[in-house]
Amino acid sequence: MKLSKSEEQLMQYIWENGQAFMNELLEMYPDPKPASTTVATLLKRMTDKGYIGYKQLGRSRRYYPLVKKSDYFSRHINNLIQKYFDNSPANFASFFTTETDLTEEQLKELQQIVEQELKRRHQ
Amino acid sequence: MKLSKSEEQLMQYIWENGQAFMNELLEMYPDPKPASTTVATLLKRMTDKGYIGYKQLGRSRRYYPLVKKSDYFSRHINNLIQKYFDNSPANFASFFTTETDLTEEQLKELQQIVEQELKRRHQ
DNA sequence: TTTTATATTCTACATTTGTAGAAAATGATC
DNA sequence: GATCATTTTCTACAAATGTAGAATATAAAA
Repeated sequence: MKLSKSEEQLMQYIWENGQAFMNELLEMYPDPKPASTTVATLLKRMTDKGYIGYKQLGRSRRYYPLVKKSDYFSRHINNLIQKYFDNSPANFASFFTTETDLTEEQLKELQQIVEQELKRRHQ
Repeated sequence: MKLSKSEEQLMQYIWENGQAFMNELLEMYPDPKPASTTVATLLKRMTDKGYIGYKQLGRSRRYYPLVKKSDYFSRHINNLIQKYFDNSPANFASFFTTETDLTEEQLKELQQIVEQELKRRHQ
């Protein structure tokens, strides 16, 4: 079962930290912060959905991700590519390169990355 | 206001065609097709949200997109980058390059694209 | 050990979404 | 003009979502 929008948002915070207590997570929200029970509800739902686990420590729980961000994202992006680019990563790349606001710096970086990857495959 | 999942799906069909009548859209669904009223509901909601318009022709309407796919997608992808890659397209690119199933062919294509874009910026 | 602070769960409720039947509208056909 | 076919709108409803108060549990502090 998928994470909802706001669960995903919270998940980000957990990924960022690797682990976190509820109150720490609450901290991370920009003002106006949600009610703590709201976060608690989300945490419970996310636990039920199997995206996070926790270790009970004293009176509270330290939550941690059960799903790697890269895995979650990977599913996500492949969906996206499928949906918007007729399942062609190349189409996507093309779009990506021209339509996002990459600086020249970043383009060069990307060039490096591609080269690297090509090299990697040849050894 | 954003399109929901199933509205987005329908939007794809409309983008693909440039324009379409309700019954044509219904056709495009794989079996089991939804009830025609379901599609009709979606079309109405999408119209209300301002994503599509229509031209009345005889007893029915020819719907067409009011939002370009590339624009819609652009917003989408920039969101994604922001959410998952700390607002760094380069991070994203890196991930993209290594984690999607690009063939060597496609990687080279991407290389071309980047090069092209760099060149373009220098003239 | 009583009180307090806070985390967790329960309950609640409005909104959005997916889905579609019932009803209405209206052009097409006989 | 009456009937038919089909589109569109209305109405409906269950499920998911965003949000949070009330109630409960329990560790920490006094």
